[in-house]
Amino acid sequence: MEGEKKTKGRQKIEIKKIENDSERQVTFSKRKSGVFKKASEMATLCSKEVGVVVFSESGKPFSYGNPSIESVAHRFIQQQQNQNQNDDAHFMIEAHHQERVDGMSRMHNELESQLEVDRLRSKELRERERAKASEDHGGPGWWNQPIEELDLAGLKQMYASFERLHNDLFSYLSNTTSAGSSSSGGTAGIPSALPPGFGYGSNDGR
Amino acid sequence: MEGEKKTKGRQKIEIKKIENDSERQVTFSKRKSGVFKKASEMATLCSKEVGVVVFSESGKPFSYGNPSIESVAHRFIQQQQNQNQNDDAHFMIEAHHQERVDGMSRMHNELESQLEVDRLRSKELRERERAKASEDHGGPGWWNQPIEELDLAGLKQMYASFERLHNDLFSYLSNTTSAGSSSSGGTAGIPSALPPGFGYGSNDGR
DNA sequence: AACTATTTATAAGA
DNA sequence: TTCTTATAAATAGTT
Repeated sequence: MEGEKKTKGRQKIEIKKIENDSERQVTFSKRKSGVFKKASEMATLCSKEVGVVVFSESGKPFSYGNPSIESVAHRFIQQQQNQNQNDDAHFMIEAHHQERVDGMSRMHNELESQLEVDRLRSKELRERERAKASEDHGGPGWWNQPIEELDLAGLKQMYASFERLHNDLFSYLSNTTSAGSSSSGGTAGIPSALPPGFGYGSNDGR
Repeated sequence: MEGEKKTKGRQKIEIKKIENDSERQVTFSKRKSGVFKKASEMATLCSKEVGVVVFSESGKPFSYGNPSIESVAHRFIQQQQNQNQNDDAHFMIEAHHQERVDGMSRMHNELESQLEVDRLRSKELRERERAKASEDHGGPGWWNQPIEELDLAGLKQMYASFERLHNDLFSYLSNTTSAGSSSSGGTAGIPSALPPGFGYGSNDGR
């Protein structure tokens, strides 16, 4: 008879963990494809960098990335670490928190004479607080490691920060007359799980 | 008449870059939400680690992560690094077209001893190092070089500079900082116009 | 892996 | 940006 329906069709499901192993496995596979496809379409439609990573039950990573998952991941990591780009100088100072005192260097002189040190100084107060937090952290990360113990990962992180700092200082010096607007991307969402003192905004995915 | 339809409803579109700016912006926003939602559902349904990062036109990062974008990103990065630990060591050198190497600064020595530079240095690289050791000294400072051409020598110079900066600023700040104060003013900041030759997009307005 | 019946996402328009 | 609506697309349950 015509009324006979071959299947129940798509059923509404509650969004909660699927307990049945095989069923969950199937759903994971299907939806992984779906997410990757959506990400892919978005990258094409909007020409944006997009990266998706999911870990399977066994811990195997699956990823989609445009232009590549690595590029997106690294860019993101770098941005994370440079979230406080404007305060990078302080960040280095405080976070690294060395006790040595040296003489004035060329860089310093440049900063002092051209960088409106006063403004720098005022921001310092805030930075100092953040830095204090990272003292207690103790986790990995070049910002709270003695130079002697920096590993490769830390070096890379450090490089990223330096690069950013370089950019900022250079442009600042060569453009002292500007209407500061900056304020880097205040990411819509990034729960803070990184080093204390590097708080970011918080999001939820929705 | 009843036949009048209020809208055309969803129309099929070709998956290719949307040229119209505002339209692309709207689609980006809508689809970003869609992808995040899908990712979120998948994480819930399958209890997996999921991370999504997209960069907006302005370079602003948006992310969704379960349990957090950082955990997913770092886990992924770590896997990537473990996957090819050897190449990992070459990061900076490779990334910047290892042209020259030079021996200077304390940092270099530390790098050399701490980072098993020996392993990094291939025979050819070692030769160049000696051949150009002197030349590097008088060459252009790292701050004048395009990032693409920064090599280990440049990195060492850079590190030395930053270390001095670090020390100087720390010293300076130690003498001029008290405590207290706070502020919530916008990140008045260092403008980020890119310095010549430093092709590293960080700015973008918003 | 394929197949539907449905649910869900979303292009257009307001 | 948010809502509405018609339709395209994704997918739960089945084979």
